[in-house]
Amino acid sequence: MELLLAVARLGSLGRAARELGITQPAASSRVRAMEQQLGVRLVTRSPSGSRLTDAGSLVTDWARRVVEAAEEFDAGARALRARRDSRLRVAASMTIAEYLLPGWLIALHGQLPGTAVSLLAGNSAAVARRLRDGEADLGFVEGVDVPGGLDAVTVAHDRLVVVVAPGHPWARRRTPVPARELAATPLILREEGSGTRQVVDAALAEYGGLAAPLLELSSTTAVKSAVSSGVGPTVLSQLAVADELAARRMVEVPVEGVRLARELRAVWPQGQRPTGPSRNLLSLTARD
Amino acid sequence: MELLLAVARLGSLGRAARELGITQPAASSRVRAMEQQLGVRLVTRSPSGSRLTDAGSLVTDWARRVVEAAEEFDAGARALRARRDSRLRVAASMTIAEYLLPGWLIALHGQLPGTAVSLLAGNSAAVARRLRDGEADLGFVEGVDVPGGLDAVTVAHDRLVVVVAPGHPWARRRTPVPARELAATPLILREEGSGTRQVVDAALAEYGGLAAPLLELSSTTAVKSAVSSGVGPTVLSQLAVADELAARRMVEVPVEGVRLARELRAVWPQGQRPTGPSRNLLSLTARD
DNA sequence: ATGAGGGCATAAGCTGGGGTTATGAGCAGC
DNA sequence: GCTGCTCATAACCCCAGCTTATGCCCTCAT
Repeated sequence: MELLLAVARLGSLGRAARELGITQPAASSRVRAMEQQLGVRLVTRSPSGSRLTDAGSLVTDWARRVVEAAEEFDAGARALRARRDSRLRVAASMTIAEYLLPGWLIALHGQLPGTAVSLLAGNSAAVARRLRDGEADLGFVEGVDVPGGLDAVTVAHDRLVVVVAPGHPWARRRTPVPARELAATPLILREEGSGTRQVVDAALAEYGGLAAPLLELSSTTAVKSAVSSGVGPTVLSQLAVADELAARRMVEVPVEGVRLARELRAVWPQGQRPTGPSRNLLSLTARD
Repeated sequence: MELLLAVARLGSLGRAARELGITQPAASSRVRAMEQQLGVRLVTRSPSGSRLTDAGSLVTDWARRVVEAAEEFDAGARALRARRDSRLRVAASMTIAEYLLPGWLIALHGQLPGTAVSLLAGNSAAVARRLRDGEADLGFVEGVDVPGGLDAVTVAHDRLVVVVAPGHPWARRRTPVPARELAATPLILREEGSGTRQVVDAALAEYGGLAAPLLELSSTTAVKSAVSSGVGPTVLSQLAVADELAARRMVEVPVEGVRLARELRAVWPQGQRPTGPSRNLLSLTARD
């Protein structure tokens, strides 16, 4: 797939091969193999180079999504690996580590290639402790308030959104669901202790908190698939459902009378303004 | 990665191995190899099964995104391959083929496993011709009007959105950009002939149409990367920038006084209501 | 308490996918 | 017409990753 992207970008099998560190015949045979599997010509070869066919650009676009996901995986993996002797030690809470950090690491690598970054993932308290103990240089936390002893800057606003399957009655609502009704409705939820669930519960406190859950599941994935199959509504981070919303596999339900938001913040020990690589990473993220 | 997901789901290396059609030692060694590369334990083994560690679930979450992208790739690829002798022949325009169809095909496969689906991608005119010639059973087109001789149902509304890099002045605007100002601003655009560009140009016709482009590029990817690096604003399908918006790598700019929307429609020859697999696919998509 | 069964690890051996080098043919442009 | 780029084909080679076979450990039911 990377090869396909490289061919699209460079306009020649040989050049693409060189970029990937393989030889031209290897590239040629890979592309041929893929064409054979698909039964479709992907590139038009000519003595002056190769261009994608229509089918080829469609396949390449699909491939691009895979490659991008793989690059994020890789960036994250590298950071997990580089435990010791890394120049930048980052501690991050789960949502950020999962959805945002890989992208930031890729961007950072663009600015400072060769900088070893290490990642520790944990909850906000753990992140704060690491920073205070000098075990991390920069932290990222999600939540309503900043842990004590740390300076912070907001890098993003994470909205929690109420989502349902497209067939669910709420999907057709034009008027927002009142907070009271949301509080009274049994939802599909993560198990007690999940950060998202706590935020929702707190936000709905004045309406009596969350109703008894319709279903309690142990992973975000499980929640999503239950929602998709129409079991009921849930509340999830906008980051977790962006894809589903874009493709209308799920529908966002507007809610009234409650702020389901939480700040995503970069944090560091009080007074110690980030310098060096921390500063670079921060400048990639701080945007508001 | 699939193995990791299977382990997470099934709670045992052996069971996961069986699901993937490999033997238990193979699974064991794969996981071990990955752990070695990352320098982190991913699963805690016990005589009663295996569970993911914290790092393991983080890695698994990253992996899930890769696997999902790969599954969409695969679904699309299979449809390209199954040219002849397929029970359902779909013709779709590019945006739909690229972003939505793979997901639909996966869902359809869930309902009707073993149904061979073939895909022809082209512009709206080509889709219409295929349907009229009986070369396709169901079509999907994007655009403002329905090609003649076809019945249609809207399956989604594709908003075109104005996006800029987070550092761009427009990213901080609180007030919408007036249509007149948008029309007067040089944008980064695809080359003449792109569907998106035509829609924008038409929508801004009453304000004199688009200004001379700031930059003309040949692929959506190229446009996106130019925007990200702050060159200027562009207009793209919401589907193309959902990820970037969610991660705030780009920012949507509200616009006033112009409807930048187009319908995504399923179409079929007039009077011939879809039946069989077409009907299944349609019911997966028709949602408004 | 004791066997049966499921879980995982280790070891040895084989296979083929995917690479390499070497070479040739076609076309563009100085 | 030569030079330099393109891509294709052929012959060879290697090792990553599988399988089979085995053993140990723990749990649970008899």
